[in-house]
Amino acid sequence: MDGPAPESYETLRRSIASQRNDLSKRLRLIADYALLDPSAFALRAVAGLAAEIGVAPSAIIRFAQHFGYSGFSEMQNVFRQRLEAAAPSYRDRVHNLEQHGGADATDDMMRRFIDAGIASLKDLQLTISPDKIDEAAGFIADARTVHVLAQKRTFPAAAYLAYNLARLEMPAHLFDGIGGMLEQQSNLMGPDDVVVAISFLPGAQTTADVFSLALDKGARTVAIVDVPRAPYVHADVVFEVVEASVENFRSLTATISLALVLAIRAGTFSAHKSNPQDERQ
Amino acid sequence: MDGPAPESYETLRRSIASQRNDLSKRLRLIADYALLDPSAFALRAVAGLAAEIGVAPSAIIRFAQHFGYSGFSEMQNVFRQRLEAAAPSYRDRVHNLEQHGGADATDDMMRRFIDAGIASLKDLQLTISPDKIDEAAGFIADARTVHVLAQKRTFPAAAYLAYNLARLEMPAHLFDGIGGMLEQQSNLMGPDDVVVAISFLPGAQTTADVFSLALDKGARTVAIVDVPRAPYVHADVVFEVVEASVENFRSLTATISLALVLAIRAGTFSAHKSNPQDERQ
DNA sequence: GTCAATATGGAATAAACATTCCATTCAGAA
DNA sequence: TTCTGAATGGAATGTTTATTCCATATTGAC
Repeated sequence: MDGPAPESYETLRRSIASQRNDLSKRLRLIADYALLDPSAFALRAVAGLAAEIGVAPSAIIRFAQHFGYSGFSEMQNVFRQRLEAAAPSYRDRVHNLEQHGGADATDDMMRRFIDAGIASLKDLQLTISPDKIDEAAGFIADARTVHVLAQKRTFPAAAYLAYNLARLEMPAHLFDGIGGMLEQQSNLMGPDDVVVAISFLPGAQTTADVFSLALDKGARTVAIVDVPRAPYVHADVVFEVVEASVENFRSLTATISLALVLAIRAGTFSAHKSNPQDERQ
Repeated sequence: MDGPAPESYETLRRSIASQRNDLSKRLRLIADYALLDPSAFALRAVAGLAAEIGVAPSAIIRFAQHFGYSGFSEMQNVFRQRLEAAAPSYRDRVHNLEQHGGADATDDMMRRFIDAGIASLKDLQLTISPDKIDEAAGFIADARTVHVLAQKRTFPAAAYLAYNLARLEMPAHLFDGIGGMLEQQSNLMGPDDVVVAISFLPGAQTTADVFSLALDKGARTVAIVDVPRAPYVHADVVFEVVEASVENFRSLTATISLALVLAIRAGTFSAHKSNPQDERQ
């Protein structure tokens, strides 16, 4: 029973289920197993599956061909789709935006950047845990001073965080390193302070140096990174943010939004602290 | 740096993250990709991964061996574990997300900011005309110097624009007004320059003052505002951007995205100008 | 029970793939 | 600069894995 081979997992699954009763004995064994444990079909090899199910390897190829595929490998790709969907891969979520890179009309580019920004925001919602935000916001609310630390492409996000903290009357200090004052500025950090660092690859060395210093001095530390790496992995709270990129320009929307939420949550906690009779609403 | 090879995905990930900085150049490329897109490591073959990352196939084997595995295949099994673990719960996870919407305060707030950001981006796409972007980008590409001007809440967007212009090798100058140097900085503006101002209500007076000066000096002017008003309405190009706000905190996502598109378009025009025989690809 | 059509297992083959090895390049020390 | 050891790319090799093919077994019709 041929016809075009199903291209999506759901279609394939329906097809297997509906034909099951018409299959030969061996093929039916295989069908049942495919419905029962699709992950095995996605990840294991023909020989292994055959042994598990108790059929000959060739039976598995016949099974795939029965549903219109050229062989097992082709069918396996459909099973793998399902796994990729379950653990969404960066390539799927974000990289695709870079695919048709040739078009360079302005409106097309704008559309792609906007899509990239939206993808980043949605990903932020899926991957960032509110508990972590609360933890970091708690540190910030209790801090004597909040030092915000970033260079180059992430600097705008740091400026935004510092601005909003200041607006909420929290003692924020933006490390700008202007005039080679970085070392003096570093000396301001103490154990009652919180240091928030934002660093995306390829990170600036000075950001890493100052952050390491903060760790040594026993300050509370919060890191926002794209890829976890030393010294940021040693922070008290580490946020991993995936920003979509188009033609090697990375968006900042997710990072900016995270900074804003952090500031506001910290502001809330801080207000509760100074007015203890306030209740959460 | 050997030792026993990690047997769980989480252990492996931590191990890669912490050793990342000590790896050689190629191995570090691979490490970043593994952290960014673990699904690819679970499903793809050595040759395909190598091509994607831009390294030799043997480098991937070396990467696996560096972390204590006998070869790539053994490491790949660890990445596959993660997919198997993620697959069954996928349906539940999506369901849960849709179910208890207003779970706790932080979660709810994050959702609202993300929705606000997405709304701003969609609005940007609807309201900003590509022709205006091209016009502004043309000015920027032709300028001797680009002065970027903003204060307070819009300053991060200005920093972002200046950073990206500089990255594209365009002469960008960020007005920071540090040390009361604003007046001296203002004198840098001339008729061959472009001034880009970003101002949202309630605008800073200094931004308006410097912008007026730019108009007087005959510089090309570009304004990004939320509400059109003097002196910005007299700019050569005026963009009106609507940022959604939540509880009086305005998002910056649309402005940031607009800044990025402006920079890249200007970069494109500038590149075409300096290499006239270049064709668009 | 015999025959024909179909299903099946397993060996043989082909393809894809991982791994090793070595010549060359690169980066750092003297 | 020259030297030395590490890093790298790419071709050669070996292994795993998919697929084909055919001899044999099974099923169902008569």
